[in-house]
Amino acid sequence: MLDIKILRENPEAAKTKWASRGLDVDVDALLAKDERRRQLITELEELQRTRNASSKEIGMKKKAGEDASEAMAAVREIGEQISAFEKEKAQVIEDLDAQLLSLPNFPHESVPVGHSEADNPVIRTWGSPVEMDFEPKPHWELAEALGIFEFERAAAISGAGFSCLTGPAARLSRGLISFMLDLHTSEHGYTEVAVPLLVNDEALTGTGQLPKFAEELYRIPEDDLWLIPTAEVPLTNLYRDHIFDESELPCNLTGHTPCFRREAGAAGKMTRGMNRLHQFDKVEMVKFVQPSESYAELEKLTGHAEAVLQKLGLHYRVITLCTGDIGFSSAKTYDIELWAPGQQAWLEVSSCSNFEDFQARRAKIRYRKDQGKPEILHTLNGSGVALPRLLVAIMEQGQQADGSIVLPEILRPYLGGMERISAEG
RNA sequence: GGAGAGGUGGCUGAGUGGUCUAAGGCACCGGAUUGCUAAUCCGGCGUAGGAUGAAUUUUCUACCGGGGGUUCAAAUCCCCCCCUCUCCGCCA
Repeated sequence: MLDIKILRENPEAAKTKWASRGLDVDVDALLAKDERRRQLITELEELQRTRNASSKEIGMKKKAGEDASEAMAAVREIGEQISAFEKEKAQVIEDLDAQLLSLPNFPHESVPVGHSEADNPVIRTWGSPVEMDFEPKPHWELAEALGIFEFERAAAISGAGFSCLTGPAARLSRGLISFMLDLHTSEHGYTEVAVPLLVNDEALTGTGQLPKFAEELYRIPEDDLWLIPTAEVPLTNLYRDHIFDESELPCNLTGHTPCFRREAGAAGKMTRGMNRLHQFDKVEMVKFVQPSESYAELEKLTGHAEAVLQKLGLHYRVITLCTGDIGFSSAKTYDIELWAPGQQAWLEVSSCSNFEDFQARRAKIRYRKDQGKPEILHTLNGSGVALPRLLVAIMEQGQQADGSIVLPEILRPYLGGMERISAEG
């Protein structure tokens, strides 16, 4: 949510920033509504002040045994006016909030202007494609030959878009989760947290998934709960309504959860294999930081996600999302993409974003400097990283001519010494 | 799921319709004092919003788990919901 004061001070700048995201916002209508809101507050408070004073007088008169029926009638009338004003005020605030909650964040000035993902610049590439003297296969062909995926069985119990890993693939997935969490906690300064997977409306509103993206979420109507689409939601909302002391920042959290996404708008993009699933595992990193530090922290956060891939020896690249492609809540986002040689495609495995105060204002996450007033802080998060596509890249980049897969050396302690996945077992 | 108890400021805790303008204590901040590592005294000390202003100004309003209601007036009375604790039931 944007601060209405910013709109008030510089409506033209706001229009320009939203326009860079391809959005035409009627800022003047918002400001008119805000003007009405403040007018109502002023009038309402004046009435309340009068009522408070009169009621106090009635109390004193009654105590003194005097007749107060005239004053009581007068105050009753004020009370009716107050009710009317309160009704209108509630309506205006509801309208205004609904509109403000549906408006995306402003892109940071360093974000390149563009219309679509085609305009996202690559800012660096790490490693190089593995030399192969054979035609690399996509992971689903490798998996079939190795007998380590059971997609048909997953479909039978849950439908399309669900995966089932068996034997070495399941072990590899579990080992990767442990490896990533260990790396973030022991070398990058994060605290591991195990969080709920079902959350309420308020949590999803805080991080920006609601009210706009309800159709992307799985919902449990009986209990008014939703399955989380990412650990960002519970991790960030852990500190909803919290005021940090300056000395507690930056606060870095990491956690592994399954993520549940309906992928409602992506029907045509449901490709084979594990590129896109309704349920997948992910290790997430979340940061609460002072506003002055948030862009430096974004670079660190991105580095922490990259460290995972570097230690695994995987070829990847980092791109900056342009103004037309950046997410709703984000002010700046780097995507990290792994090379999948069997598909000749780059697969997004991490999205690292600085939300500035957008989420923190919604979720009322603040910090206190010295003895001063609480101020809204900045939140960031990034995948560190998503499991299925990581698995895909390990398989496709590690594949051998005989169809076996050589696993990254650093994972071996997590895999009971397993060095490769082969048909012989 | 059933029965009972409870939810008040950073913490503790009083308050059962009208100076509640939420007591007291702890913690914290500022000052004073005593030379002894701490005590004493004085003052300050919540959040959000509106108006005002040169201002770290002045002032008003709201907030006692959340939402509704009764009343001239609600922390206080009534209704619904949420959460915590104890016991019972069920259960990995």
